Amino acid sequence: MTSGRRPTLEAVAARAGVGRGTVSRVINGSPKVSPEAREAVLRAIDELGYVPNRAARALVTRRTDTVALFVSESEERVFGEPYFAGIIRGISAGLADTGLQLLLVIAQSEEEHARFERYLTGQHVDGVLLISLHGGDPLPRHLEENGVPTVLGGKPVGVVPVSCVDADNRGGARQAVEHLIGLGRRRIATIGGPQDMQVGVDRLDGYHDALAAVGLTGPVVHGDFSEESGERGMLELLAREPALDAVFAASDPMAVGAMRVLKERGVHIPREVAVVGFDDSSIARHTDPPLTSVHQPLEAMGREMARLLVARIRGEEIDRPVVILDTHLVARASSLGNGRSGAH
Amino acid sequence: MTSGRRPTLEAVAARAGVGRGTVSRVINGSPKVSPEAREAVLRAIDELGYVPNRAARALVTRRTDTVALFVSESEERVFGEPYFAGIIRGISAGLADTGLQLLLVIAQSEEEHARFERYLTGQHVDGVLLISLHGGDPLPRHLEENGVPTVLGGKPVGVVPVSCVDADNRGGARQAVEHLIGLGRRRIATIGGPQDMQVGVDRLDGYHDALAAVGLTGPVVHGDFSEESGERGMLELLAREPALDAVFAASDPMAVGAMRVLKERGVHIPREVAVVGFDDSSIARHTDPPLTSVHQPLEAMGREMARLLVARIRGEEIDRPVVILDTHLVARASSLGNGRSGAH
DNA sequence: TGCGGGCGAGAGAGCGCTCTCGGCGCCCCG
DNA sequence: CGGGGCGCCGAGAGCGCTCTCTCGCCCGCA
Repeated sequence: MTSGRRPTLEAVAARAGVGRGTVSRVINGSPKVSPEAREAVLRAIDELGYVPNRAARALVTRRTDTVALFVSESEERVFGEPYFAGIIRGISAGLADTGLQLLLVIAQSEEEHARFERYLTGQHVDGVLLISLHGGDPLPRHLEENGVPTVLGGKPVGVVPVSCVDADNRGGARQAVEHLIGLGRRRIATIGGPQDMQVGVDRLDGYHDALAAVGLTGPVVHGDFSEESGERGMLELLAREPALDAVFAASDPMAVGAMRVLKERGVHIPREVAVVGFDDSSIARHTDPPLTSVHQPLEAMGREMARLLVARIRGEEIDRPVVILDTHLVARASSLGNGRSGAH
Repeated sequence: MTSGRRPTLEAVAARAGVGRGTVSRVINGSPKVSPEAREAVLRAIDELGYVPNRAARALVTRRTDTVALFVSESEERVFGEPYFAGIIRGISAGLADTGLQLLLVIAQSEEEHARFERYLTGQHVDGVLLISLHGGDPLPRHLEENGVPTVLGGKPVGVVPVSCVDADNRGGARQAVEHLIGLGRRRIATIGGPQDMQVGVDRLDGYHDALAAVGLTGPVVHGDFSEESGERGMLELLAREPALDAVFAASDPMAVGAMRVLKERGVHIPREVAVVGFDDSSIARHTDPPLTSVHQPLEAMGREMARLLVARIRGEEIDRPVVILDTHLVARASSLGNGRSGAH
């Protein structure tokens, strides 16, 4: 099988009885090739099992046909739950017929982060996708300054990004709280996410939006999206406002933590306190009772990120640099009556 | 920032007042460089912010310093749950200081599968990691025949692989069933996985091992690892053997499906029927009751895959081509008494 | 003082591709 | 029948690196 070395463009040219240039044109789909020549070249390629050498091509074109998905992993939560898998799958689908390869870069430490920053700015990839950025990370700015197109997954705090895809966190939170209001709840608390992350801010804003619309307010505590912080938050809320009748948690794990505390206290869910989470992670369907949660279109987000990046790499005009995709509420028994869980 | 073009080796050589060869030697850690020259080169590299061009290097060395993680995605389940994330994270960690980059290849269709096979055999990567292979997929054989080192995650059916990392599925299943036996259960059924996958076969073997050791047998049905198939399997088991007192499901989702059926029938878990799953996925902690399950060391498996592949790429002798990592049971309330859930 | 050995450095070739350019034929129009 | 274009093609250069080979220098030994 491995006949010494792989066939080169030269070998294909020789076999097809044409010059290298012609073979190159055929491969790159140039129209300036006669049908006969094209035919001969294609046959030769097929017979030899020729596959172009990417390195050689990259060397001269200064394009690598590779984009990196950069995940900063100091934050454990990223990898948990469907978030990561869903996004990746969308990205992969969005890249599928573009000829671009996906390089997965996971920076597990601070130095690795720095090392990869160097790597990414050093002509090794045509573009970068960033997810789960820490607040104020200068990486996207550095990349853009070095001419590397970058698309963010999730809005960064403060700065307006060149291009970014996010779920409608604010709208989703609003929906969640409106849902609770619609069920007759009036003392609605929230366990918010970290306020140094835009996603935490947005979900809290949505909560306030919905309450303000009907002239309500409610107690607010903050967690870090983890189950433990949900427990702590719930304890604090119960201490502060024993009469609350609903809790909106800015993440599913926090909602799970909150539910645990409520159950331990003998508080019935949803009769006494309704609970809503955010993310519609796989655990939401399996808690007791099943957790009402806000669903994000992860795969679509990934696909959209890929689409934006490809457009930018190709130098096309970007219509909207920031894309916000709709979220929707999945109502389950943790907020609905004791009965069947509905969906959508 | 982007001053026209990135500095080349030539530029570094000029600035350091040496020849290209010397710079190359410094970069590649050759000992045949005088301290002064090395010093000068390093300073020049630093001042210019030089980053070697991988494509140029790959062209001449015929190594790409890239390995691919190939995931065949016809099988939905791969991406779900922690399996994928855990493995990836281990692989990434195992690759971290090898200088190798990780290319993520997700084949979502049959043609993509074929296309990537061509790509991977075509000198674009130094090695390939394969997870979740379909029974009898010829890909690993083709890769090895083309001189591409390949490491499998999970044993393939039939053939003996060159190198492969797997969890001790058989031992884990045995532990699970022994656990049930130890709790006094005697009519232990199983919902097995698909028998065209080695993992399904192994878990079923482990089940039989444990029962045979105490002279028991039990009813067996088969599912496809999905929740629905777990429901179907449970219904069939109940019809066949109404008096059973324990079920070992070969996957967590199947266990969840089984528990749902039992609850609907008003069967108490674990008093009347104990349930054990496999994978210790995140849902296991959140079901009602929490699910006893067999834990696999996903991150260690990923790291081991990376280690094996790197060794093979470097041409080192492989001690054990097939690595089986231990699993352990995490006992929770679905098998233990009604009380607290233990661990480990 | 002369010479050989060894170590460090530089020049040159070439990896496989793309891209530019000049040329060769052919067609069309004058 | 001749000339100008146009369509297609091949030759050549060169992308940035590694690697080999040769050369020069310094040191030690006779």
